[in-house]
Amino acid sequence: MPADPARRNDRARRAILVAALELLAETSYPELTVERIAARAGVGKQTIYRWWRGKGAVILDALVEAATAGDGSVPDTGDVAADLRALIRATVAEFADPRLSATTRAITIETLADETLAEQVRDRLLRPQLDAVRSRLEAGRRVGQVRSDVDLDQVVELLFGPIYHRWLLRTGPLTEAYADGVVDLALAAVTPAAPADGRLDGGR
Amino acid sequence: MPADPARRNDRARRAILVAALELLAETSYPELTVERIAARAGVGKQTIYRWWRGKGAVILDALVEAATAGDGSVPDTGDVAADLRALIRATVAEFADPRLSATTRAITIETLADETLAEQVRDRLLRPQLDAVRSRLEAGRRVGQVRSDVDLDQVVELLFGPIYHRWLLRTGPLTEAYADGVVDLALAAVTPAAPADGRLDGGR
DNA sequence: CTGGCAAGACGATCCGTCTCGTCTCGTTGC
DNA sequence: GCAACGAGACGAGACGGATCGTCTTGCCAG
Repeated sequence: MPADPARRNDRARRAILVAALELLAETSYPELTVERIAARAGVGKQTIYRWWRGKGAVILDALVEAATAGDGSVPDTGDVAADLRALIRATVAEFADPRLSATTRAITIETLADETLAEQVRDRLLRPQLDAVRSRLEAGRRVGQVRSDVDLDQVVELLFGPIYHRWLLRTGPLTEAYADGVVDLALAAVTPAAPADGRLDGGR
Repeated sequence: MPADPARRNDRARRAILVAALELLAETSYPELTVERIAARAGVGKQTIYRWWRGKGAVILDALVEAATAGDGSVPDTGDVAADLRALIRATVAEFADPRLSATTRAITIETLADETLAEQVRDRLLRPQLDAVRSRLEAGRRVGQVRSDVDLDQVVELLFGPIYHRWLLRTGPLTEAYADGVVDLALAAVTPAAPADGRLDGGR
């Protein structure tokens, strides 16, 4: 007896997603319950459980909906260094913003507790964003601004990893200067050996 | 009326920590409740609440106890590249191990939901480990194996960030080859320019 | 007239506090 | 020395409150 999506009330669906995001911004995460979402949305609890597995799935849908709104691709001015600097600055600013940070924190908690949800977060939310950065790096590689002997997925993680690390573990401030530092280090790792002959390190 | 630590029953304390770690390895995290810990440890719930703020604090203490057992310092063979390779391989192996990964996942969840606990995790669990790596990098800097114009804390994050990122978001496998890739990239970022004459890393 | 809807009752579970009666000790008076 | 005392931690579990996820009811739309 799976519910029939054709008969779904879109009004209720949107009200639920909006209510979830609102409550996420107003209250701490443990206080965000399915019952409160239902009450805020003016909806029966069953309407939530009929279409979602729990609050984690609701939040994921809300975030996906919000993320899909924008373009998603990384600007390309022809200068990888400048583009990455702008991108990472924006990313760090997002993590530093209490509002956005709260939603990220919430979905991360769910991710850690529910493997199935984690896969969906990865595929529907993260992959598109990370792939966009990867694409920008590929373009940079084609014009010789990025070494050709590195795994670009690892470079993407080299950029975002430290930021997640600092955000997650609160080991330091998330400032613009920090963002620039991350980019500088990453660029030092992937910029081709400019002088004379190539051949940097010993490789894998 | 804060409890008197002098009268504390160490037998109960250890039983609680052991029970917490055992349950953590056996069941999913939401199923790890204070009641179950108490039951498993053969202890009253109040004995837990008397000394800890909740299950998160219990897990933290258990992890700190386990971590404090070892030395904690990073070996120094004189070769930064080799030492980091061994260290990061071991770290990746830890994150790849389901048993250890489960405890890390649990404490991370608590960290995200409780700011106070997050600070304690950072100061009591993470800082010592990260500082040990930093110290090793400082030693490497003194012998010219690490650039002198980089923030070593950022270099530490450059090493661990990608690993956390991949573990947290499940974006790829945590293999030995991956560990080596992370080290290679980080080394490329922090190895001195080494102009003209030799002096590179080149592995052991 | 089928099926989603809002509303909310329901049993189960866990929370964190509280209340028992027991036990471990350090203190005290002899 | 050495019992009696008493403060406080202990095991056990009752308790009210909150949330979970399911189930029931009646309404409404297609």
